[in-house]
Amino acid sequence: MIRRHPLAEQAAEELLRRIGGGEWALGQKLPGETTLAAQLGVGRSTIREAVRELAGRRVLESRQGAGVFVIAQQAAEDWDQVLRRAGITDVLEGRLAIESEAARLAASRRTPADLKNFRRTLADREKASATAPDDRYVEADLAFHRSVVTAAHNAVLSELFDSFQPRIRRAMIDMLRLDDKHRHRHDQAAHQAIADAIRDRDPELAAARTRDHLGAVRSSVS
Amino acid sequence: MIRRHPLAEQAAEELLRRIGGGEWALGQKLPGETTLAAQLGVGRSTIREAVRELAGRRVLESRQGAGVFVIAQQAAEDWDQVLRRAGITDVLEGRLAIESEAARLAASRRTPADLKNFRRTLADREKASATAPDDRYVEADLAFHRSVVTAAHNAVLSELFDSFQPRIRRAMIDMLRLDDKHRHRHDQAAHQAIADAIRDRDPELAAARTRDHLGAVRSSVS
DNA sequence: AGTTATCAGCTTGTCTGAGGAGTTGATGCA
DNA sequence: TGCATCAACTCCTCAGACAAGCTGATAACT
Repeated sequence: MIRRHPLAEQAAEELLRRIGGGEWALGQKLPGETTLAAQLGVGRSTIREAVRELAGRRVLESRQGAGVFVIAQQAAEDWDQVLRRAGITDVLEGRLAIESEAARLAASRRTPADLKNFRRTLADREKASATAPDDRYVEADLAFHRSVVTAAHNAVLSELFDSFQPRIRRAMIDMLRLDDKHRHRHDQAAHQAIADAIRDRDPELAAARTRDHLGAVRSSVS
Repeated sequence: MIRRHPLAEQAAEELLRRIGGGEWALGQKLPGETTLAAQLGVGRSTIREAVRELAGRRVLESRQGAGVFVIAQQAAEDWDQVLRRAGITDVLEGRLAIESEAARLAASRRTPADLKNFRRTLADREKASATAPDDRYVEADLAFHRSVVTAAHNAVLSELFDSFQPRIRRAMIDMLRLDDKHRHRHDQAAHQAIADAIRDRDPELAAARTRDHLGAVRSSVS
């Protein structure tokens, strides 16, 4: 018999299916190890490992002497996984949502240090865009966007942006190689959102950004 | 010897510490099970369960015949956990980011079914706000906001909103009991963001919303 | 020399049997 | 009724045995 996955993992998946199927309700106790082992036709230690895996995924919880209990109907879907599976358009729109609000907040909360950081990452980005766009430009651009989010001084938005970063980075690099037309559209949209958010709200920030904007236009024309 | 946690969990924590401490780099192989068991002074099956738990948390990956490998430097921080820990202001600003963008997109993407759903949840919400605000109002309000996000037809924003829901719900209920002044400010901000986003972009959607807005004002005055 | 086959020795995977430790509910007593 | 006791159940841990899979070195072949 050929198996691509270890028995323990298969058992974990099977348990997950049954839990999702409502065989055992939330908070309810599962049958004992020996019973489950007999039901699934595997050894006790295999069941134990399956349970331990689901415990790691916060679906089950085992209490010595009492039993194994369901603490979540299904595995909390990994947020990173959602991002990986989602279409790039959806992801970019999500990023836009975060950055727009972050830029708005940044305009009213930025400290002098934030402004300095903003200018620095902006200069790096401009330097990187002097040559043909490459991985270095992608990193510089991400760092610039991160500096805006940082200036918002909001932990949730920061975490959120960071969780988007890997996906965005990969997409940008891919688009770079394909010289995709979408890149400009989405990239411009993100930059425009930042510009819109800080215009009138923070002249100094806007002024710093405008210089960059001109630089971006210049490089896109060349 | 008194143990609050099973040995296997303790072993998992210890491994996690060592991984985080850089003892084994990303992608690198851990020592064999027997070696680890000797090092930590536990049985082999205990080590196996610890590894299995970390595999469930996507930190380790074991390949039969090859070894156990590090696939993440640390346990991916649970997104729900970030939200729980974050201040309510940060959370509400995050929600505002999501809903603003969602409303903008909804204005251009909503289907007739979305509009119908929008009107329905709006009516429910108004009905609930007729009396003194209670839990039912909170649910109705959340459902209304969800209908806006749904109409954006963006999986990332939808997932994001859902992940915010429990935290927002709890906060709203708490604020309800305290009759907190913040509630109005943030709530109005969220509703205003929706209004701003759809005004001029979707007259029909805006018209449906305006009726609700008047209702909200009326109830807040009474 | 370069390529392929084989294989020894690691690794993880699974099962079993034996106790240890904790929980729970029934039982019996005051 | 209230409480202590305890038996039966649960998970927890260990040890040993063998299966299954991978890897690198060696041998054989072209």
